[in-house]
Amino acid sequence: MRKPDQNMGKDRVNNNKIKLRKGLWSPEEDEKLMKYMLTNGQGCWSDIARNAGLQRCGKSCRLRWINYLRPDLKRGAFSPQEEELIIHLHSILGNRWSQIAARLPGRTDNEIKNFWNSTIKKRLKNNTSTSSSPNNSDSSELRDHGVGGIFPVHEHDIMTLCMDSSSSSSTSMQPIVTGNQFDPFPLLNNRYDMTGAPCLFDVPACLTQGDMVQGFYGDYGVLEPANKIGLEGDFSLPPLESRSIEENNAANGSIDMKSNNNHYNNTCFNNTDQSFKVGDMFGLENHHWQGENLRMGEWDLEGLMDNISSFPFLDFQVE
DNA sequence: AACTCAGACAACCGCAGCCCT
DNA sequence: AAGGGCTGCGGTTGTCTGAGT
Repeated sequence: MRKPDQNMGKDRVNNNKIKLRKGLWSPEEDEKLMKYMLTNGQGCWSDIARNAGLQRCGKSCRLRWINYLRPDLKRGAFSPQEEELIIHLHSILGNRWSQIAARLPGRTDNEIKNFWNSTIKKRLKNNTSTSSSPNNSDSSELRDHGVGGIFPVHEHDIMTLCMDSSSSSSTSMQPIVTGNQFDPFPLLNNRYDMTGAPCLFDVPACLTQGDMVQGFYGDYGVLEPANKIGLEGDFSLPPLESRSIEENNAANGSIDMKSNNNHYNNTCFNNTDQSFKVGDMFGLENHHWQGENLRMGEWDLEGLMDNISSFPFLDFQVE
């Protein structure tokens, strides 16, 4: 694990203006942000940075929270199933990492992006260098191969993978609450080994583990204040889009941009002949889905149909 | 043990979109 | 309509780690 910046608290400029810190986050900063988020919930990030006593810009706090501190993050290596799903989603969505991440619970867009650029891209390149024409672009390579090219499609694997927090064999998404100490990363207690600082944060007394796990789920860890976290999980999943929301909106005029952008509505796919709930599809029958129905017309059907032969989620539609 | 280097990952930067005034 | 603030996203860079020599 990296050493955090040792200049913590030392960089204040002469004119009494606090110089915003950059670079790696220290355990102390993490703890401040975590504590603040747990007790106050998500709000204006610049306010959070200020009120939490952090010499960071709001943007940096947001990034840290989303990519590292969110308790619902699934840490550790990507499973083969996750790899398959990423490759497949990328073949449909392209570099829309946030949309891909929205379909891999516990994973962040940054994490997926890094994984793609460092691992999958290379693997695909090696694979295609022996089997395809050299002028294939990344996306065309992927479209050609899809999940079924480099990786065989195992529908069951992908179906069970989606929204299944237990799918990772190496990590657990669930934070551990011991007494009034909260460890968001139960398997990473030693990640501050270099400094010896433990990664345990005080938990507001009103929070139970169940509250936290359910309350933290949602769009990029959108967090309600502790006193607002209810018992119903707020699972969110945006509709698959192979073109922009604006284009979809222009095509049918039926998408609520605000709700789509800020709090992805939970989705029921209502085909004319067949309908199913995402919750059912992903085995989430125990959770409360409260989203609007999404009509098939709101999908980019052309784009989807172009890829549908390799899209296991929608096999039922073409058979 | 020391050095190099590639891989992995965390964080920053710039831009676009939205909202509010 | 214009401008500023904020958020979110994707691309890129910087830094640490571990394997290889």
